[in-house]
Amino acid sequence: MNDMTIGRLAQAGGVGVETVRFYQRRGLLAVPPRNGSGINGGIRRYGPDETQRLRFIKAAQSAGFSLEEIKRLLDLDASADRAQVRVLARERISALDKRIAELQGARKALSRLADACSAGDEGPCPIIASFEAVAAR
Amino acid sequence: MNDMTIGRLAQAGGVGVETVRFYQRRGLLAVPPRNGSGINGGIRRYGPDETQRLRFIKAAQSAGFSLEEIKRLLDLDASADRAQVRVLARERISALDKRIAELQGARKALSRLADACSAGDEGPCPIIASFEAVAAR
DNA sequence: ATAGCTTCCGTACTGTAGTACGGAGTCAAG
DNA sequence: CTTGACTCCGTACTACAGTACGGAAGCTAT
Repeated sequence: MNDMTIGRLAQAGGVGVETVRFYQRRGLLAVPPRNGSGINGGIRRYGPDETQRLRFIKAAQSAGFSLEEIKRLLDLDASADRAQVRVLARERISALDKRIAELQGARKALSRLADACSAGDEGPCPIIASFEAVAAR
Repeated sequence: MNDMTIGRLAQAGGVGVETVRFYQRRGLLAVPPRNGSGINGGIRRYGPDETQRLRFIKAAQSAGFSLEEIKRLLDLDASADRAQVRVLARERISALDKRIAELQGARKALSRLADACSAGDEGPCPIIASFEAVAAR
C-alpha cells in the first residue's frame, strides 16, 4: 500500500520531487520514516493519503489559499474545529466572489479593447484609454 | 499642467513612491527631465498622462497581465499595431475565462465544504475529502 | 558486484512584484 | 537662511512559491 517513492508520489500529484520536499519542509506533508536496510535506514515510502494531500493542496491553491493557509486547513482537518473551518471557507468565498467579479470586469474591458482594435486596421488604437475602469485591487 | 511631484503622482495613482520608481526602472513609466535650478537640475515633474498610465497598469494587472506584458502593451500603444493588440487581448480573455471557471469551481467546492461543516457542531469534518475536484491549474 | 538511476538533505538560486534604506541634493515656509 | 519635508538614486532586502545543485547513500537490473 505505502509503496511509492517520492518520485512516483510527485508524478501522481503532478508536481516535481523538489516541490514535495518543499511542502515537507513547510509542514504540509509528513515525512514518513525511512524503511529499508541501508546505514541510514533506506528510502522513505508514500501511500495514497499523500497523493490525496497533494491533490488537496493544488485544489486549495487554485482557490487562492496560500500555502500558509493551506497548512492551517490541514491542521484543522486533524483537529475537529468545524467553526474555524467555516470561518476560513467563508472568508475565501468572499474573496473569490470579489476576485471573480474583478476578472469579469477585466474580461469586459478587454473585449471592448479587442473590438475597438478590430474596427479598421489602420491608425492608432488607444489601449490606455480603451482599457480602463476595472475595479481597483 | 505637469505640476505633480513624484509623491503626488504616487498618491494620485494609489501606489507608493518606490513603486513609481520601480515602474520607471522597468520601463513602464517615463522618467521626465529634471526641471529646476539645483546643481543636478532640480526635481522631476509629472502630469495627468502619468496618472492615467498608473491607472492603466493597475487595470491591466487586475486582468492578470504581468508587468512584462503590460510593458509590451504600452509599447504597442505607441506603435499602431492593432493586430498585435488584438492577439494579446484575446489570449488574455481566454486565460481569464479559464481562470474564472476555475474560481467558480473552487467557490462551489468551498460552499460544499462550508455546508458539510455546518451540519452539526461535533466531530471531524473531513476537509481534504470534501474540498476537491477543482480543475487542475 | 558494479553501473547507473533515484533518493536524501542542506543550501543556494530563480522570478515576480514590490518595499526599505541611506546619503546627498532640492525646495518652500517661517 | 535655516529647518524640515520631500526628491533623487543606487543598492539591498522582503515575501511567495518554487527550482536547482551537489555529494553521499540506496536500490535495481545486468
